[in-house]
Amino acid sequence: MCSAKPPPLPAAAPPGRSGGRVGGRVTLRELAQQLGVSVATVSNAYNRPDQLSAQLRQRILGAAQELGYQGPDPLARSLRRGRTGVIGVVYDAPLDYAFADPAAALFLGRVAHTIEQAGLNLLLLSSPGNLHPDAQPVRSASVDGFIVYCAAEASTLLGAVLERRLPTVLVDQRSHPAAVQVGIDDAAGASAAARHLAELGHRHIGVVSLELAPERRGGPVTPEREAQPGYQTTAERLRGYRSALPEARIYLTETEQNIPREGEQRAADLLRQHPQITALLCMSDVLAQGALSAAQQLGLSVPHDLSVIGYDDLPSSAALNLTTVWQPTAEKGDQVGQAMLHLLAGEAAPDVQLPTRLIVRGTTAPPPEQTAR
Amino acid sequence: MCSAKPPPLPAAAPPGRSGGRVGGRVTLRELAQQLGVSVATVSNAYNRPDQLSAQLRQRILGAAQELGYQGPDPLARSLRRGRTGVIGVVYDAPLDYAFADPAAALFLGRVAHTIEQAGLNLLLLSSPGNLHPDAQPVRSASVDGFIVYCAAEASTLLGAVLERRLPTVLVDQRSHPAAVQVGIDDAAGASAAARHLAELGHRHIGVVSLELAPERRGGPVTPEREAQPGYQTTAERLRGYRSALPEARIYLTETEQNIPREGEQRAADLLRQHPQITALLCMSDVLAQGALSAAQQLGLSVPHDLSVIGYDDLPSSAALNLTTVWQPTAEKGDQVGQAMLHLLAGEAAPDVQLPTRLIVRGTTAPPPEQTAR
DNA sequence: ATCACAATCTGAAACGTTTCAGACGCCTGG
DNA sequence: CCAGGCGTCTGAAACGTTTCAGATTGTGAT
Repeated sequence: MCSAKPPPLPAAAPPGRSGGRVGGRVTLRELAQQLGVSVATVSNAYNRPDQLSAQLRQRILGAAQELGYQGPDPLARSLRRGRTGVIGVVYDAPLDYAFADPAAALFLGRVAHTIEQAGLNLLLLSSPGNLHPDAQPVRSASVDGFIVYCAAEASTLLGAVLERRLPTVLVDQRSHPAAVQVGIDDAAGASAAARHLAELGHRHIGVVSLELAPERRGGPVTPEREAQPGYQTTAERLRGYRSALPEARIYLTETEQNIPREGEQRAADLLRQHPQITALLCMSDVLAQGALSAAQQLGLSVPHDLSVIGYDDLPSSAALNLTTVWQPTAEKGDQVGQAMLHLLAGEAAPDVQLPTRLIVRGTTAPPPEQTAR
Repeated sequence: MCSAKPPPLPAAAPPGRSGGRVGGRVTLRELAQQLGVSVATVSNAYNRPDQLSAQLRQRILGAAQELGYQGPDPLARSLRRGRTGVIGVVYDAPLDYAFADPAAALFLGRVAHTIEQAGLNLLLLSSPGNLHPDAQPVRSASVDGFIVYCAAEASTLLGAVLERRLPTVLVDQRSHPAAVQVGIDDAAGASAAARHLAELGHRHIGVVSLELAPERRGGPVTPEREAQPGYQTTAERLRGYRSALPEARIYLTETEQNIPREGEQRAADLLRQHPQITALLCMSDVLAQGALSAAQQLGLSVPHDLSVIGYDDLPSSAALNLTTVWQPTAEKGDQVGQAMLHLLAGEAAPDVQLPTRLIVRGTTAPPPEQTAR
């Protein structure tokens, strides 16, 4: 079934079956003993080459090679030094979801890229709440700091993170005295989008919302649910929409996941139930993409019969000619990384609020007639 | 610029400014001393509740709360216990690239999901080779095992990983005696795709390849480059293509990154330079997507003037009606996770080779005329 | 009353480093 | 000839746990 085993790679130093013990790891102390030098000196050979003669250093490194010593144990080193070189990224949803969202992927990629420069790495701490209701992973993670990407306000996760009292950066969240906040002007972007529709003459507007609160519930939204504190991003965008549409009638539906299929389904339901809707405000481009499918499926031509606006301005949205709200996703990642580096250096870092901008493309137009259809 | 700071969240236990020292962390030993019990007992209160009376345990936990003791330090615990609960994922390219590839994202999401069940987390160890030529991150990562996702055969990274002698799973790579290999039948899938084209009557076929080797180089491929060992996946797919097309003329071009824009550009170049080409074999759906754009841009109708086949069968490809080679990306992630769990449990895990399957959709058809156009 | 046994708690040895405060020679400048 | 300084190297104290092998009780069975 498998391809035959090829000859071993040029690979890694020979299995050191010469001197080294079979199973046990060689320790720094043993190496020192073998050589008849102090452990401090061996440690210095690795960490402070200027503290010993080049000659002795070579001898030590040589013997290490010989005995199969891999270099100082990272864990022990971290314990002693008091830092791990790892930043925890906490994410509220299952990781497969995180990776599936292009905006999240882009953002995380940039964060990783930034902190990588400083020799740090990212530890993914997703916590599908049901699996670890006590936020165990957050409590027991060996990290130097946390980046909280997408946790609801009341989340156990958020509480557990703050309890650790480590350098913490909150992304797209309410700002908090014990952490740095980096976000975008969600409400302003949403307002701009909604205003654009209002100016075009739309009066019956559907809103395809992201999750309002952690308990999954799709479909029409009750006022109680809208009022309850949940995801900051969703709440702000919704606020932005509403504030710019004092005159319009708003039809609000909630999706359970930020994926095209959800957007399609919810948008279709909404449009079927309220045929008077002439425009859709979607809280993400991913949802908007689904909404476009829904329109097609219902035989509505965009933008003639139906206007659609997204949020995020994903790279792929330009090709779709989607009118949307741009946000500096990549820069947000950079800023988060920078903020973390500052915190780790002991410096203060200010909260950051990045701008958003409406990008008008081809999916918006005046409603079909002056009166609702 | 920022929204005003809202009142603090319901949040985390009060800053414990009562008893606890200001800056310093409270240690287990201190807590024990305060209570007049031994450190062993405090440790047991956290790790083995059955080893002490419920009453004393409550007293300890209460005092911990009081003094602001966060629970056993994860680092010290890991050192003592000999395991960290972290699996390193090593990726050959910058992370923003990793996240940007939908197939990679899906795969990683599933890996994460699987190992999460066992209380493990993923540490992202991307290593743009130029930044850490010595694979420092791999050498100094505190992990219990490695998953190598996308490293070239001769990669320093791969060598460094194997040197650590930790449980290791190689993905889409040549199998190696010191590690478990999980992959797909790349060549078979590629053959099937190529055979499909041959049977349709295509004789001049363009191949839009993924990277052949780590040194980025786009465009036409020299035989030397094709011969040099590089990425297993690319090599296998290419082998599959060639083996099924003994009669056809193959025009090979290489992309520098697995993104649509690259696919578009390279495909357009190829088609302009060799107008006799009637079909394109793309090594990923992402590239195929770009190729479709290129065709449109050149005024070629698909599949009438040009056939296009992808690889991966991304979720989005069905909507594009793209003929492609399906691979069990999600299952691959599961298998990798499982293999790792087995290795960590001390059990052996066999190499795994998953099947691929050609999915014929609407982007393939016979070439325009019997003779090349 | 005695013995074995469970329940509860403790002392001390790891785990594998880093780093601080010297110690020891040797050289240089005065 | 001495003070001071530099270049090398070392001893020992952390770092904050877990865990093994008991010690000390109380309890029920014999």
